[in-house]
Amino acid sequence: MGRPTMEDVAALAGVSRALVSIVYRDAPGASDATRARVLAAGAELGYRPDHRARLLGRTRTRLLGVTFDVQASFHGDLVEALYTAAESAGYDLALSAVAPSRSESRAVQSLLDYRCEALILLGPTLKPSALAALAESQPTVVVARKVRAPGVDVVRTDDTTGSRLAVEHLLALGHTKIAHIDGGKTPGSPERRTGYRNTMRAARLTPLIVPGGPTEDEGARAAKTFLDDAPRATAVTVFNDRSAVGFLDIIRQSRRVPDELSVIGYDNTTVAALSHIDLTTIAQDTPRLAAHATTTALARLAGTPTTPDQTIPPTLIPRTTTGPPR
Amino acid sequence: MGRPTMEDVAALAGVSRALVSIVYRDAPGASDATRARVLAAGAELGYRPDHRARLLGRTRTRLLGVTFDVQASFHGDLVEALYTAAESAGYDLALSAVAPSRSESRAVQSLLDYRCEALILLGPTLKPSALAALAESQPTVVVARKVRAPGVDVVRTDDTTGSRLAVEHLLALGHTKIAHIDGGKTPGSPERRTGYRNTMRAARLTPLIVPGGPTEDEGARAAKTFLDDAPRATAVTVFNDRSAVGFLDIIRQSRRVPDELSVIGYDNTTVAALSHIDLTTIAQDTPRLAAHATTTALARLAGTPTTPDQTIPPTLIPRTTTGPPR
DNA sequence: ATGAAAGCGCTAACAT
DNA sequence: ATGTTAGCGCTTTCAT
Repeated sequence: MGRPTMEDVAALAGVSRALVSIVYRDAPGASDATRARVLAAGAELGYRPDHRARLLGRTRTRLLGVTFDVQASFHGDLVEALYTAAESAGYDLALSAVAPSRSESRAVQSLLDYRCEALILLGPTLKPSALAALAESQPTVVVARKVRAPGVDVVRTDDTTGSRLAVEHLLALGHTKIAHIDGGKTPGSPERRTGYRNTMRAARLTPLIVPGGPTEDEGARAAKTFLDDAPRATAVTVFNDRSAVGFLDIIRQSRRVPDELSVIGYDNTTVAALSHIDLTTIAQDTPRLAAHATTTALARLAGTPTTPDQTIPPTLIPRTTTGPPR
Repeated sequence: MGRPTMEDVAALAGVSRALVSIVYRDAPGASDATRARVLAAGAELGYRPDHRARLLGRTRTRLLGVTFDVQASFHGDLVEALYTAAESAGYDLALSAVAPSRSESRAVQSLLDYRCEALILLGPTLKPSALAALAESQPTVVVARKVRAPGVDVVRTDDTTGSRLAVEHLLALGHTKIAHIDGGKTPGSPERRTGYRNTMRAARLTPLIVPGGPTEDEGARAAKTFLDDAPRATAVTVFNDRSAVGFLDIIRQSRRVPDELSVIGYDNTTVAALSHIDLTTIAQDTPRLAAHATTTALARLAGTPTTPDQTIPPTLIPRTTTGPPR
């Protein structure tokens, strides 16, 4: 009845429970013969250690708590990468979803109840003060959002470099009239705007910034402004993929892409990869973001000093919306 | 040091641990005065019960294990709805993500290690035999996939009805020449095709099925076939939203939507709601799917008989890609 | 290398 | 209504 316990395995293998524990944690202190015998007994019974008991018995839970937005596909990528990063550090992940009907603080609270050793928050919207409060009780690392809060570490993509890569790609193709569709006051927007502007100036070209925003609608609206303000531009860098998709939808009515106009997005979302969109874009390095987040959390736990604001370079994903100017 | 335990709260409130336990589970057996005093003491210390210990102490974990695809936004909706459904039944959720680098069986295994009472698998790809094996040790309910496996309950959307709703919507608008872009051998495709065909026949109209598939590309390709095979059709029901988006991308080059052609998708994905797409579509009822999944799992736990294949009616989401024929 | 025994922080059955 | 006591299934000293 019920699942076999450590006791059952010990009995079958003819050893004490302690030994079974040693074997299953592969800790030192058991002969190879015993190890084999215990494992065989365990396998025969279909034994699997009870994770709850394991957590309770240990001083350290070796659990990393992660909150994520269940709708953001970028968070999906990060979660996947975090599993890998955590595992190689001997940690397990506790997932807690954030959704319209499930607030971030609830999600965090439930992680705390599991006694996670550290918190990794993906794109949190909590106020800096709330984040700082969390950081007082355990290491707290914020991923993909630029915030300054005492004791909180942040790991994010270097958006200034991302914009630079976009512009340099267009320069290399031979473009000189390059406009930027702005992201308004969306997080990341100032950095991306700066990267664009600096790179243009370094190339002794005149920056031209068209107001915009993060949604498809705002991209579509920006397309109309663009046609008025920068009719002679041969290329644009757009704040993000969503906006770029809206922009493309309108712009294609009067321009062939990429023959007459090159367009480059940002984020490398799923929609950018769709074959009928096939948008050149800038990708965030999720494996590195995840690895750094994990490393930072563990460093804090170990009492090692950390870099409170780490920035990871993104990469360019060339697709078919960019090409040489005609 | 460390977080306060039940012992600390008991000491501060001047009662025994058992009373504190009673109060925090709000179980009967404590006077209102005591209850208030304990709660006050707990609040002062910032006490929160240790979830691990709670799990271990209880005979029943009151934990529902959920596997989901971290990339599927539909799964995101379901997870959110499951939180709600589980909570109102006094259960908590344990989430385990499935991703390219994290197999479904791994995800399930980790859930089992937490001693979840039941498993809720979202769109699993495990073989029926594997599912049946799981169902032997605990209630196992499959959501959003039609499978037959002994002991496994499935909860899914009634796709035949979904297609019927789509066709009826078009009939109500006055269309009579309605084609269907097929989904090939994708799960759900036969049901949707049947729903279309039956509804057409019931209206004494001739069904016309154009081969297709679940991706944007296949939708785009189907658009070309459609123009050849059904040039006089005034409306189409497309297998799913992704395919519909590809279809629209091509069809708009020669037809105005909805003036010359009405298009209706299926799934109500995020992309369908995008304002520049604004696709009329069929939505799955995630709250009900979640509620039924939970209810079914709990019924199995209670030993109550269950309906092994439950089907939930979808609803029509009218947007701007459908309108009366000219 | 192996075993005995004391927790981990709760829940739950029982006694008062 | 309140307190006592024995687990839950592990981990972790500490002996042997």
